Amino acid sequence: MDYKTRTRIARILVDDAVAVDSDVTVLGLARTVRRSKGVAFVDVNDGSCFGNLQAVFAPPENFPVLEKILTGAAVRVRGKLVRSQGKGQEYELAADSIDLVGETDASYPLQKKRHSFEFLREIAHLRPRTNTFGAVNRIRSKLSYAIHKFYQERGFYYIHTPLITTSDAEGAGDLFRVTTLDVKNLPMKDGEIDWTSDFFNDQAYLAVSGQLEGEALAIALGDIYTFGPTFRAENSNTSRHASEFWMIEPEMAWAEQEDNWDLAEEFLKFLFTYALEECKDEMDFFGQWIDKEARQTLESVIKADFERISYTEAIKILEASGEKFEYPVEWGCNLQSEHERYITEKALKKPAIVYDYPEAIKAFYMYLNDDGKTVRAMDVLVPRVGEIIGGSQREHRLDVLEERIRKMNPDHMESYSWYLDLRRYGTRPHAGFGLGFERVLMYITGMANIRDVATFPRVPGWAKF
RNA sequence: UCCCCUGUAGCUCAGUCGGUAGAGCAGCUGACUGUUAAUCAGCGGGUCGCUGGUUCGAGUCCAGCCGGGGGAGCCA
Repeated sequence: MDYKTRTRIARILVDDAVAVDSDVTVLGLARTVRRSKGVAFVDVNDGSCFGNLQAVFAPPENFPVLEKILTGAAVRVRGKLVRSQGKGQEYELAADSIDLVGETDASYPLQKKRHSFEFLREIAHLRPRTNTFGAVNRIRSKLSYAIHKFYQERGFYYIHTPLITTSDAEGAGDLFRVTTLDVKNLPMKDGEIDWTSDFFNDQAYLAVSGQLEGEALAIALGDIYTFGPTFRAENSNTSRHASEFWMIEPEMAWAEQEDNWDLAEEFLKFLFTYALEECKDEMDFFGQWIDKEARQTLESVIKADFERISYTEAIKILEASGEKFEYPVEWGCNLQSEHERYITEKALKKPAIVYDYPEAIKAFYMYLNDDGKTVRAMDVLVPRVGEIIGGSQREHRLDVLEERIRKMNPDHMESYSWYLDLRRYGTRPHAGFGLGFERVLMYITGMANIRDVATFPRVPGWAKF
């Protein structure tokens, strides 16, 4: 059968690039089939866009295969593109022929009605065929492109950092172990597991961040970014956490924390603008079915100047708020979700960049301020999702960094020797941050659960498909 | 990991006071000249998450376990 002769439905419905009366062939899945005595309709979706193309069959008895076409069947339809005689669509296909390429049966789980997201998660291999998950996956693709576009246009290099690491103390959560040892028969030495006989002659893990390696490349290439998968073995059971997710980590050599703030703000605004302008159909869909305020939320962020406040100022706002928080507020404490939400949703009513956190609650690699009490960390908070970006200006002074490691991770001095080399040879101020891709997608689409913006989500207790 | 909610047909759900299982959709059969979650008539479809307990009798009450969801912590 010839599959090369084909018109993507997006060419017809989105680009409006196919002339009426053209002969077209579409390949796709039958979404619904409606038959009556004189006329039958098959809505075909080929995944190229949100919309279905309605194929019209008259009279149906000339197309006996229609009786075998159920929702979900793969079909090829050939016919003439015409203006629709019915209401509800501009074009339709006056069909000359239809081939049933891949049949389906009554057990096909997807029906012509709304399914719960919980049910669809159990059939993650079929859910991309639905309107919602088709839109999610298309917007995921388009925003991936937008990320590259943003950085490439600004002279950042896309670099790849390792997914396997032997460094277990990057300070960003629990790690998945990578091993080829027989777990039922572990090699022992002096009563301990002998890791030197493992594949890498050492204990190995899946990386929780590419930041440290990213710094090495930034110092060589100037400005870089990573965009790839990352892994956290935290037992986090929330709608915002996944065990495997994609992260964007830009790193700028020759940069201090103000540059970091500017980049973060510009980056988010670029992505939101891109979604609104380049993903119109998907955004209309999300606005109608998922989150009525999706578009408005993005527009307000694009227009807002992000409020830049120090941690100390944030604490003052919280203390003066009169709110009763479950976790009491005092200088030195971690900002809890409820605190972050109050700041961005109630006090400021716009995105906030909070910086200069107490050194005791942040990672060792962050630049120590002259006050000796705070580091140049930054969290970007947005209404509804909370923390969407975390980053910092890095500590580039060798002696200060050594002291910080000695104080916070004394057992790992040895494994950071290469990282200290970056300060030993040609050091300079540099800064960067991490943005969780799925969290951006949640924010843009209004989808409430990270399991529904990841294509095949991995969370504690679930790694199917 | 902690707190709360929840589990009934393929899907979405109802099931009152403890009295022996229901609807819509999907599927099948038929009707219908333009439908669009098509409509109309009919038919088939159940280990009520699992195990145990209370009771003459449990979908319903109790306990434990398992699954799912929401929130918290950790974070992106």
